[in-house]
Amino acid sequence: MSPPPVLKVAVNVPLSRLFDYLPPKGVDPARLQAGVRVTVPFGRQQQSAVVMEVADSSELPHSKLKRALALQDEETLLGADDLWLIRFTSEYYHHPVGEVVAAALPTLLRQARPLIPTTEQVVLTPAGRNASDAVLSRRAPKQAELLDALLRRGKATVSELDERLPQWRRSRKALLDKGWIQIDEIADVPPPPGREAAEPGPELNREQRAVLADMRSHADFRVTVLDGVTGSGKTEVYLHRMQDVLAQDKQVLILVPEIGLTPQFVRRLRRRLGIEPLLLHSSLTDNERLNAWRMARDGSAPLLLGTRSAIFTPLARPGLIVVDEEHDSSYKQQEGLRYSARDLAVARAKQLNIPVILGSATPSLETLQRCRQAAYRHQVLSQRAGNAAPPLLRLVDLARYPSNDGLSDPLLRALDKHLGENGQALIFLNRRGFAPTLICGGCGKIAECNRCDARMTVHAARNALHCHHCGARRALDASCSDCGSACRPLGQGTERIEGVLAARYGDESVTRIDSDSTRLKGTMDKALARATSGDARILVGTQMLSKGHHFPKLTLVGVVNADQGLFSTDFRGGERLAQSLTQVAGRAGRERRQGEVIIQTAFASHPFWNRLLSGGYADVADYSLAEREAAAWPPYSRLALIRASAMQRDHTHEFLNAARNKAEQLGFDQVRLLGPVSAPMERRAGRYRAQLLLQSGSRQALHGLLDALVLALESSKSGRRVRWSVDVDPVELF
DNA sequence: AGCACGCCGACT
DNA sequence: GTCGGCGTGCTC
Repeated sequence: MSPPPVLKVAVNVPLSRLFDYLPPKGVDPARLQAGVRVTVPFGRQQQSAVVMEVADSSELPHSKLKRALALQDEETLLGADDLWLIRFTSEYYHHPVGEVVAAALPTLLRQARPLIPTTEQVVLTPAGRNASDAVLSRRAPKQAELLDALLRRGKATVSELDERLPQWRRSRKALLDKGWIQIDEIADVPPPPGREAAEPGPELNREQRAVLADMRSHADFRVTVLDGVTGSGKTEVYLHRMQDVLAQDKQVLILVPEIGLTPQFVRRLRRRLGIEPLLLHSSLTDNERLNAWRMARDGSAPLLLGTRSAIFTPLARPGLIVVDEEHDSSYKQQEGLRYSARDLAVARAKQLNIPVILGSATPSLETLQRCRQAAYRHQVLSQRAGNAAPPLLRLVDLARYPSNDGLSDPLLRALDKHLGENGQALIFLNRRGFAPTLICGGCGKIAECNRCDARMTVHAARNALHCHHCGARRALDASCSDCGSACRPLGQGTERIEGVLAARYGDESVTRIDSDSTRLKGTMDKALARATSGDARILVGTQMLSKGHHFPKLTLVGVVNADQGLFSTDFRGGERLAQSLTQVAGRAGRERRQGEVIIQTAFASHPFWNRLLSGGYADVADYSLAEREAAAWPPYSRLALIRASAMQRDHTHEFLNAARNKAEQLGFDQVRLLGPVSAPMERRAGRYRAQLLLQSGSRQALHGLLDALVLALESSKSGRRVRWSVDVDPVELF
């Protein structure tokens, strides 16, 4: 007899290795496959775990192996390609495989629940059907009511009853005891999305047709970068490509930065493809999420639209992956498993041998560099639909035109003009709140957060100070706690700008859209409706406004202060600033009228402006790439960051120094070690933060070092006192 | 992570 | 006396 197989299992613990188990008792070995879930004894507890591999033998002595307790699934939850993606993610990001599995599964599947959600159904028995409710109606009217409710269809689910007869549970036991009803477990599964007639779209222009033809010529893996200015019709090209793939009965997975911001896109997909896109995002309920995941996995949903985490969704018949706004930083998860959904999309498409489209008006430098290396196919869409003219960009030098309450005369004059001509304006400012600083008029003391190395932001409507880094709040004090003089807000936030504009143009004209003003459910939709219809003549908002929306009447964009990004310590500062300005500028003038963009800056002679104004994003990107190459920053080198935080400052440095020593011992001389250094904002939410940067021209060397280093750190003593994590390809350097 | 074990300080 | 603080070890 052959020895029993060994199950190599991923458990949801922060340990990078797999654990070996013997098969559960009495289970047919044919049912033991990679991708099923098992319940295993783990330490003193029980855990639900996923079988990653079924092996002939273990490296551990047989006596050390425990037996799995139960097999949870009849069929594999995760196929070979899904397991490949999990393994790849775990290895590339040096993150415990069990935690990657957890990220890839919906909560309910993580909790050992069945793949098909069930609900209870109350069914009338033959005895119940014949029961005379004349007797009941006098003695037990509530029971009679329930019987009546059931009589029509003979059955009802608990949620239906909850809705119709909220008190029905009180009569449940009595009727069960009489044998008049019974309770069945039934599958609780919504119908898969149906198909309806698709509406035709506008005719493609020559440029779009050429790009589409090129994509169609290549059905296998290829990365196409759709680099097109706002309004150039990128989406139309996606839609045609999606139609092709759907017509071949394959599935399309679309990733977007934030789903809340894309109702227009969802409607367009539905209309143009004739299929309801299945949404995958964080605000679904557990059951909704499980159902969406299941329908993707079994192929009953052809069209999936999701945020970052949707990249892990299994697909029965994958045909195409689209990453919209690929430059957007929300594709990078910023805690825990710090993966980039865009990069994983490319890896997954390669593994599946299907095409992937990366779309953006402002592609990331990483992506542009891959185009230069001819690893990605670069397709530029340069014409705006209907030959609309690109917006006119203009700088206002704040050294020449001082601003009053944040708005310079030239910007105010432009506002007067555009509003006078019945246009709509967007005032963009990446700062929530009333003012970023509260300063004492006497001694100059600035209100700071107690738990962070940061200033508190003034929120006038709440008469409070907020810390935007840890969420701390306290009452706004009118006078200084040190000297008793009056305090005053310094600088501008969206709330203050809104007030200034309302005073000048009337309350009715101004609508603010930022995460404060749209916190309540439904307020965002309302504000967007006012913005889209043009009822809101002036929009004031943050980054939130620059993503994905189309405001047909918008003719003027004013950027209140663009200077924060100009002298950023982060090497990505310039790229980010150019992206966010180009994106917000793209909102202006998409129909017949030419848009105007006014950017206020105190550093008008900074060379960045000349590049952006004369050459646009492409020129800034070229220049930035040359800079990166000279400095050997990404994409011309690879980075990884070891971050640590602790309640005591010394602990982080001790840990990172130990990590550095260990790394030096390992002797990878192609990897540079920088630090440890304290994070730019060292204290945040009461914790001290520091980091060690690893840089290398060689991916192999960097990953070789990380493999060994992470293994050593997992069992190091100093690692117990700190929270630490590895960030491969970090986008935020602090 | 989550749990147990073990060794020292301030309490009913 | 013992309750509980967290340092350490371990999970197939």
